[in-house]
This record gives sequence, structure tokens and C-alpha cells, in this order.
Amino acid sequence: MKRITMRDVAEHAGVSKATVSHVINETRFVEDATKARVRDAISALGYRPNVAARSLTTQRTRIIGLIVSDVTNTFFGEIMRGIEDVLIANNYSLMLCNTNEVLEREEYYIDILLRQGVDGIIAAATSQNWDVLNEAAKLNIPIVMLDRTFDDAKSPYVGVNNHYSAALGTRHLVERGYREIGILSGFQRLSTMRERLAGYEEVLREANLPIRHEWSVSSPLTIEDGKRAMQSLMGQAERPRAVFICNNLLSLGALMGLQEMGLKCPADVAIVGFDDHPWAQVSNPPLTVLRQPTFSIGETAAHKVLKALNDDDSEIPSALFNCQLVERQST
Amino acid sequence: MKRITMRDVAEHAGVSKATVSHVINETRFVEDATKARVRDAISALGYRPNVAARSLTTQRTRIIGLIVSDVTNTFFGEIMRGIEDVLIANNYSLMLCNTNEVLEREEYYIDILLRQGVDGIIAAATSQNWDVLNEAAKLNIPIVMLDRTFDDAKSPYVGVNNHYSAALGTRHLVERGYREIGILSGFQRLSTMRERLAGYEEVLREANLPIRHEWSVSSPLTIEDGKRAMQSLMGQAERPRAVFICNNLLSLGALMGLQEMGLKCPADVAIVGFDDHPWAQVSNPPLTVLRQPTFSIGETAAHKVLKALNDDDSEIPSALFNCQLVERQST
DNA sequence: ATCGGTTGCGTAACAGGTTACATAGTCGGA
DNA sequence: TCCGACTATGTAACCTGTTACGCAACCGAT
Repeated sequence: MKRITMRDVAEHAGVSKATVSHVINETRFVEDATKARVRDAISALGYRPNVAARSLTTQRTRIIGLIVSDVTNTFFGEIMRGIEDVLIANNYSLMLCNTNEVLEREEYYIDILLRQGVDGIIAAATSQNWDVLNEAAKLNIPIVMLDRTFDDAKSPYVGVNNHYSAALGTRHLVERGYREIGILSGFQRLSTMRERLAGYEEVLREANLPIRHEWSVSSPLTIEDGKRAMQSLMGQAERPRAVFICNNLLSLGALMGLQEMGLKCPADVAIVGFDDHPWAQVSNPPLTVLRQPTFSIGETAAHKVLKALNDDDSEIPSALFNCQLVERQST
Repeated sequence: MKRITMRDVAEHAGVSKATVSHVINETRFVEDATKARVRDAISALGYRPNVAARSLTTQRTRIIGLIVSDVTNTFFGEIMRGIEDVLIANNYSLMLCNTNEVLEREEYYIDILLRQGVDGIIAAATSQNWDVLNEAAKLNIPIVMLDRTFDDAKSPYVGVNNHYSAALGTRHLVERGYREIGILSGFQRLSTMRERLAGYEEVLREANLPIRHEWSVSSPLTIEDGKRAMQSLMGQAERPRAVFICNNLLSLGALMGLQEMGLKCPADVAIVGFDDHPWAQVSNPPLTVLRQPTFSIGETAAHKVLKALNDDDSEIPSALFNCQLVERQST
């Protein structure tokens, strides 16, 4: 079937392409009768505007690029849902890019997004400086940093207050009477992870508890690595009685590791995890976690890109949410 | 910064736009020296082709639309990863559409994808007949049905053999000696769910076990609904001793429901779930499940759209995978 | 010297929209 | 009656690539 173009509509309605365009976009006055003829023609022919043609002249695509590091993680899934809802409400579409936390893939995708001519980018970046995103920044494409940021980032950040939240979680362990508290953290490249570590350490100092480096391990953000890390933590002669875990995949891995070693939680070690997860309620034991308001984070991130697109002069502030401590049976 | 166009590159290299285009696409012979001049100009200026302009003439966007019913579900996350990997390898991009299983949203997205001019669509459709997807089919846009299909679907389907797999799971319960086996299923609109129910019933008949309709409940595919459904199943005077659960969210909800009722699994009821999930290993109890090869499903789906795009004459066959029974402690 | 066949590249139309500028028609006022 | 000001719509250039067609320059053969 031949594609119906605006020319076809114009002919069918007996008007010019300009009029059709103006009826569709409501960009200038058109008499009611004419408008009706055009609209009838559109539905009679089943006309659907071609966005490529449109964006060629308008220089806007109404597409936002979303870069996440792990589509598989429910955490990002929930964020996506928030983002998507506000984009839909504003007639934008989403181009999904999953990097699996590999830098080359992020670079690749940035290039693709720029060729695609996306209007804005929301990025849970794996890169930790401005190099990769700089291309986009130079083209004045608004960027919103999601979940992580870095020192010289020139873009607003949307996520949680990691330092505060980690402190909240660690303090909970202290209040429960734990004194030997370790931490299982992620790549120290990620601002998120550095801040959580700092929050944890602050509370230990505050409580006059020793910070023991052999109780502080960082690992890649995968289940397997979480398992390994937990096992190395618990394989020590002197081991922590509680562990603060900085990511949901690591928590899951840790649980598996304990299971394999035959250790019980919280009898042998207590756990506070970062990120809630539906399954964390039915795990053995149900996990005490710091819950991030994922949906809101997504919504906010989307609002910020759109805002940057509309009033491009104003500086967009970052948005920091606080985590909520959800107490369950792992502490 | 002004966008660099092909005209700029052409001027900088002292050739025509045609030559630049041909160098980029390798669509006709260009002398090495000229080619080098063009390439130098491209990198000197930082030229990036505009895909909108390109797709205007080529009538191809190299974008594939992906419609899923729940981005939040790790099941789809893993499928997306598979899809994405093969798309990247073939220079395609992914436009993500999440419907939350609502029909209007699916209709909306189909329209968007067609305006966008996507080259193909992979859809875990919530619609259960050709109406919604028909618009795309009429335009000769290849469609691949993901995870579910329907009777009059004219497109290949990629997913698992649901009947067989459900039978496998149910048979496992029978072999373990369970005789009172119920089922917690999803919307009967979905082919997937109908087939799983049929597989379950077949095994009961085969084993001469009664099919009791009060032990067969269907519900929407959410955790909350799973919980409610399980509780209504277990709230009966005569209740099943084992339940086959057709979806991972329902399994999770079921576990919560049991917990709340103070019932133990498998002591009070055994469970076989459909879909594996990383957390199913550490749940209480670890769940026996039917694992779908999600990543392969994704890869295969992507390969099929691309194949349809390249040799558009040939009929693309469906691909049915089998689930693997993963025995854990819930049975 | 002329000619047919390469070789290597340029010219211009075209894809399907948007929009600055132009114009035909109507109307009230001098 | 003529003019200026509106009103409603049309004309054509433009956005940035792709590609059918054309042409100059060179080659070896006659």
C-alpha cells in the first residue's frame, strides 16, 4: 500500500499542503469548513504524518534517549515507567539504550542518539567524566543525570541522597546493637557508590566504631560478584556481624553466598540492603532495605529534560530524594 | 554550535554531496585519494549524518519498535537485552513501548511507531486479535509476536511451548505425589495463559485426577492480584495441596499471600512457578520453576524481524523454545 | 585523427513535511 | 468609486540526505 502523504490529503480536501499542515498543528487560523474538509480527508485516507520529514525542518524529533546500565534490573524498570508516563503525556517517545555498564557501549549509543537527533538525554551513565556526554553537551542537547553523576557534570542530577540514605541504613544497624559492621559496595567509579560508602563510614565514626578496611569490599554490580564478595567477607577469620549492601543485585548475590556457606541471616550476619525489590519481601529472610522512590525519580528526570527543552535559558536544579528505611527480618 | 551537514563536508573536501554520500555508504567507487579527503573532512568537522534526512529518502529508519507489557518485569528485561544485542550488531536502534497491559496504550503506541516509520515491530501484545496490529500489517511492516500470539495472527511467534511446558511442570507435581493440584493462571485473553491452563489440565486428565474449577483461578498479572488469588485459593474449606502458577509476578504474590496467612510452602502447599527469576533462588522457599530461555527468545525475535526486512518474500516460521524445569525446594 | 568504452565524479530531482512571503477577495470609510 | 486593511489561503523555498542520470577526461584500437 502506498504511503499516504500530506500531498494526498491536500488534493483530497482541495486545499494546499500549507493548509493541511496548519490544520494539523493549529499554527494559523483556518475556517471551520476548511478545517473540517481537511480532517475528513485525513481520516478518509488514514493519513499519518511522517515524523522524519517533520523533524527535518523543525530540527526536533520529540524523542528522548534513555541510557540505563541494566535493563534487567527492576530498579531501572520502575524508573523507566515513570519516565515513560510523563513523556507520553507530553507527546514524546523513548529510545532505549542499555549499556550493561560498559563504556564503549555508552559511547556508541551517544553517537547513535545524536545521529537520531534526540531532543534530550536521560542517562544513568557508566562513564565518570564529561568526555562521553560532552558531544551531546556541545550540541546543546539537554542531559539529565540519573542515579549517578560526577564532579564536573554540568547537568542536573536526579536520584537519592546517597550519603544521607546510607547513613540512615548504617545507623539502623548501630541502633540494633551491631558493632562489627562491614560494607559491600559497588565500583568506586560511581558517585553513587562513593557517597554510600562515605555515609556508612561517617556513621561508624560517629558511633566510635572502627572502620576496618578488610570489611569493606567493592565489586561490580552483578549477582555473581555480590555472591563472591559476600563470601570473601564472611570467609575471614574475624568477620562482621552485619553488612550494609549498596545495591539490590549485590544483596541478592550476598544472600546466595550465605546460603551456600550455610550461614544464617540475621543469626550469623545481619543485612541492610540498598534498593527495595518486590522479591525482597519473600526472601529468606525478608530484607531490611532502603527504598528509593523509583517511579518519582523517573517522573522527575523526565520533567527536567522537558523543562530544559522548553525554557532553555533557566538553570535546572538537581533533585535529591531520600530513601525510606523498610524494616524487615534481616536485621 | 551549528549542526554540520553533508554540504559542509563536501565543501571542506572540495567534492560534491554525492561523493560524500557515496564514501560514507560505499555505494560507488571513489578514488582512494578522494575518499581520504572526504574522511578527513568528516573527522575534522565532526560530521554526524542526520538519520531523519536519510530515512526520508531511503524510506527506512533502522529503528525497531518493541512493545512490552511490563518493563518492570525482569522477564522482559532479559528479552530486551537479547533483542538489543542483535539489533546493535546490525546497526538498528530500539524504540521502547511499555503498555502495562492496557489496550489503549498499545493502540497509541502502534500509531506512534508508524509515524516514526519504524522498520519492524516486536510485540508482546496485550490485544488479542489483529485489529490493533493490523494498521502496521497493512503497511507491510514486519511484526514478530513475542511471548503471546493469537489465532488469526499473520506473523511469526517467538516464545515457549506453553502447553508442553505447563504439562512438564504439572507432571512434576504429580510425580512428587501431589493429587490435589490447583492452578493460578493469568488473563485467559492471553494465548500464553490459555495454553498453560490446557497443558495443566491435560496432565490432570492423564493422571486421572479431577479438574476442580474452584481450584483454577485466573487473575491479572500483578503481584497484588497474585496474592489475592492465592489467598482465595487457600481460603477454601477444601484446598489444593499444590499449585501450578503461570507467571513470576503471580508466584511472588502467592508467596506473599501464604506468608500472610501463616501457611508454609511446601508443607501446606507446594508450588511450581512459571518463569525463573534471580530472586527465586533465595525466596522462602526457593521456588521450583519452569525457566524460559529469555535471552534466546529476545535474540531470536530480533533475528526474525531483521530476516523479514531482508528477504521479505520468504515466510518466517515461528520459534518455540522449551522451558527447563528447575527443581528447588517448593515442591 | 577519430571513436567507443571505461573511469571518476558532478548535477539536480526527490523524499514529506514547515513556514516566510505573497495574493485574491471582502469590507468599511473617505 | 477607490483605497487601505483585513481575512483566508496558496506558492515556493528549505530542511539534509540519496540516487538516477549526465558528462568530461582518458585510454587503446583502428
